Amino acid sequence: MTEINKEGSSQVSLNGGDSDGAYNFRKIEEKWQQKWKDSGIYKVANSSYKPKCYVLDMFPYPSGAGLHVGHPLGYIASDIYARYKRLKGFNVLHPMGYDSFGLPAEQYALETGQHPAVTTEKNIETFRSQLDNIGFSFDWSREVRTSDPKYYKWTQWIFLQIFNSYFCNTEKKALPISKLIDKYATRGSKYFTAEQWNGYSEKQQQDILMERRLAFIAYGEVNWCEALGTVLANDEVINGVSERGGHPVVKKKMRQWYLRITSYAERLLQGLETVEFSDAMKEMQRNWIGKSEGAEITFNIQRSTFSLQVYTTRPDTIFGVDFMVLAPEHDLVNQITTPEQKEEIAKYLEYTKGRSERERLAEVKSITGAFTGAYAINPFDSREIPIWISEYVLAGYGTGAIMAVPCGDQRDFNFAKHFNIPITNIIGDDYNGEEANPTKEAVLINSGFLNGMLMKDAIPVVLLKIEETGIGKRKVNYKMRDAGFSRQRYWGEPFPIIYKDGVAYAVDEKHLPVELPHVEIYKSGPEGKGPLANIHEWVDLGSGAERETNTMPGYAGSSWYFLRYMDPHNDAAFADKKVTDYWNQVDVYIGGTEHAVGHLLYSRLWTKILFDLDLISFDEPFKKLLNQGMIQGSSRLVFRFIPIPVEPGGYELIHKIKYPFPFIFVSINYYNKLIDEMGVDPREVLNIYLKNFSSFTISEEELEYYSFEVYPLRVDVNLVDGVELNINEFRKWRNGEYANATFILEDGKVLSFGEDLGEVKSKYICGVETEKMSKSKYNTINPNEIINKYGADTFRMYEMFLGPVEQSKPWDTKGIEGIHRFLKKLWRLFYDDIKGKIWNGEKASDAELKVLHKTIKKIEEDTERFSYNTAVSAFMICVNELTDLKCHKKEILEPLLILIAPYTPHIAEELWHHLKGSPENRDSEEVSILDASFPKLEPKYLVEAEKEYPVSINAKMRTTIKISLDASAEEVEKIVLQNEVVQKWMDGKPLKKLIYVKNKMINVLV
RNA sequence: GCCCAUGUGGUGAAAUUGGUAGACACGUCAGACUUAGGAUCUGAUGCCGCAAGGUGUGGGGGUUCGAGUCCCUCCAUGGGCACCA
Repeated sequence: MTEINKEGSSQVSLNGGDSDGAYNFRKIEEKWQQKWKDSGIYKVANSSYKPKCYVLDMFPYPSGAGLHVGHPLGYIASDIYARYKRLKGFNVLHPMGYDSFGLPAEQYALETGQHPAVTTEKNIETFRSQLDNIGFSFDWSREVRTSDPKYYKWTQWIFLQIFNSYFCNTEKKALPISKLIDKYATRGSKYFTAEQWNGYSEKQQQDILMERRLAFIAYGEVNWCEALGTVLANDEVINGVSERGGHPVVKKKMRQWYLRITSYAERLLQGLETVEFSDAMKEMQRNWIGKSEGAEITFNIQRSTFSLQVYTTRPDTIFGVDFMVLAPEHDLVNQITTPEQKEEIAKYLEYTKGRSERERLAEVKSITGAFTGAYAINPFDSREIPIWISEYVLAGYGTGAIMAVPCGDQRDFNFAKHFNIPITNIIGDDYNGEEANPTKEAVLINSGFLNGMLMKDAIPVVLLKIEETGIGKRKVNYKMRDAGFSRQRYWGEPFPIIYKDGVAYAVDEKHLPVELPHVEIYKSGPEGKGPLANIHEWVDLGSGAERETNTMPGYAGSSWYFLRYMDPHNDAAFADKKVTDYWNQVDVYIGGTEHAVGHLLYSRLWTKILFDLDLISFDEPFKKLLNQGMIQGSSRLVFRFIPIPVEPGGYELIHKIKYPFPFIFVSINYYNKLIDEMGVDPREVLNIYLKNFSSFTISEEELEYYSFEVYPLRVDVNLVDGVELNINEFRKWRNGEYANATFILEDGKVLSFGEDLGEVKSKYICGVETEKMSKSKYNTINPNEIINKYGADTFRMYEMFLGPVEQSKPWDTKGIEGIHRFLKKLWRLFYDDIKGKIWNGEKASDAELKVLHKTIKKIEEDTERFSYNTAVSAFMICVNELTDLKCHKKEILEPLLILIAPYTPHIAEELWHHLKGSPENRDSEEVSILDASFPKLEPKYLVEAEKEYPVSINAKMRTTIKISLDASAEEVEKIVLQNEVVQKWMDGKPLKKLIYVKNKMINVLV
């Protein structure tokens, strides 16, 4: 690693330390970051004669672990784009903030007693200082924090708009609930007349309205853990027990808030057509919404007035229905079960209840079910169909009942086989009796009026018949459920809701925000309520009025933050409509795929609702979405010999093994070589090395008790150079836990306690594993470390050079030297180590202009399509070529600096001012490079007169020939056929055909 | 099981429209300058081969004058969803 002096410039790159000629990145970066801050150059106005561009990052949750090198990948990408657009003459909004409500802070408070507000503030400070180091162009005057009362006042306000709206099924949009009330009062509804409505009590009316509100109350199941006294998120529950502590978790019904996102299913689906998201992202959202088209069919039940509705996507298989299956929770179960089957059904219900209480033990899924004794009648051929119940049918999807077609559906088939239900074959030879065949291509048999039809052709025929005869109707179904919108937690937005006589009422707008009260204790309230329920004086408002004690979930604040950035200090509205009209949609949104269905769907929903209520003028928030890949950590492993008892079950042998067993680490390749190539027993290997210990010897006899394993141990990546362990640092690690360790090196040499690597040429080589970057895996890299060594510009450019932004990749610092070298090389176009200033005002040659304009073209194209890794390579090519041309001309260098400024703003700004000011006065207040204009491409410099064509003979590349681009096809043919190499490979055979694609290639066929 | 994405040198990768595969870097090797080099510069570097040449983008097949790119099929890796009717 390069030694760096205190000023942060590379020690050797300069002549006499801090002379004029040095690329002193630390000094430059500090200077410009301060100047940019002082001048407020990143402040952006809400109006301009320039076109607008809104470039947004997904704001971070300020975790205690701070920023690691994975975070900035997306931020750098967006920063480059924002700076580029600014140079291109746009008024660019590029804000940043914090998603500062959330579970980890509350968890931390539970453990340490520190208030989330305090730890959050502290974490934000750390994040901010780390972000500042990288030199982003954020307009910090627009910072938002979701946990700030000034912010969540408007989260609550928007919630109330949602609460006070309903989805009009005719207009397919949200309307104020007052319109619905008017309608009920004047015209009534399907279910009641206006007179009836007006006669209802307040509570009756409110209950009816709750059925239509877009934010509504219902009773939903949560994961309740009695031992922890709290509600757990799904991912905190593993195999029916809590992740922490392993306590049992049961389902518990609780009053919950929901957002009626299902009403928007179709619009959320349609909206995907209008935005630029990746196909993968759109597909994920489509899967989540889960639209399917089919039919809802009514089956009458024999000897009963009840009927059964099923939903199917395959009405063509109606003649193959051999049984029906209801979800155990289905309403009809009790009503249709025959007396003889009552006991069996009751037993099965008992069983499923027990199952649902424990989070189902997923993997082994046995076939279970019970017969109700009742029969349904097939509406087409009047066959009697037994009705079963089984847990594989879910109450929440479709109608909670299915028609089972065993020859076409594997689950139905398994069920039929298991319970010996006869199977009807409706697809002839396409069914083999061994397994179901879900084809749509088979010809139907045993299917009444559908006989002889191809299944896929039969679908519209049977649908028509179903509708004609009134036994059912076409139906579009969505998998998506309404979104749970309340949490039994403390660190979130309180609901602006007050209950009177059990009816939920909105808090008056003028009392917003409902501030989160301070608490000292973060434990859950009684009966699984949130911690807020403990604060009686806050909850109880007297005369039967009580506050809602739930808080909003993490995604509440993040569902609309992009709007607040536009007008962050507005006290009168969440954002002024004139301002949201100006900034409009986010032009580019950059963030990780992990938010594919959560955050992105919810913010799309909120945007659509606000649009419907005429509060904003666009109904999709993000015009273009760019998913950055994950930066994985690269963990380093050392391998420790550990003793294990020789015989299985010989537990007492463990006591005969000497403890503490010394730390012996073996270099991985050497170990593998011993085992693989030489077939050595690891015990023998250890036996050899143990003899080197003076402090720890084992007799031959004792050794009998030992067997050995090599056990991997993660070591802090910062103690490893590439894969070579820094043994001295490692010995100091963790307060010297491994100070006495012995190392068996790559060549088999032993390095014992206290010995220095010194003259020994060998190394200790670590194993490598790529996994998630995480503190507990000792593989996090703090950007500050890289920036201290190489500077922010190098760091920024290196992250972009790693590969395509969208691609996940492991972090690796090898290669960063190349970027640093490049920046020094760029600097040397302006300053020579010995001669000092070498840039000049001479007139540029055509060759130099060609290099410049080639680069302009490439950078412009690549930046527009976010292909930053290739853009970086274009810069390298440009600097290499200018170096070869010995070009130090301002006419070339000045535009080049503008091109590179979005990528490496500090060095660009510094050199820009050198060019602009006189050498004696280089800090003069010239206009910043941030406000320069992007150089204009002059295609005339790129015009080529001739092209070196690749020439193939029989499709095999043999040579290249330079030919003028003006040459006619005949001339080309003549030139090619006269070429010696071509003649050699033609070998006297006659020309069959010559393929000539202008400006591409030539292929000679013989 | 279903859906999506990705497979290219020792490594990160490039090839934007079907047209010279491996740009640009890292690493490695050789050399220059130097008291020194972990600075800088020059050259080499897919694989096999002394060379001529052959071969090569996960495997197999196809379309085409021409395939990393298009089609079929199989395999591997990563991600998402999962008794979804």
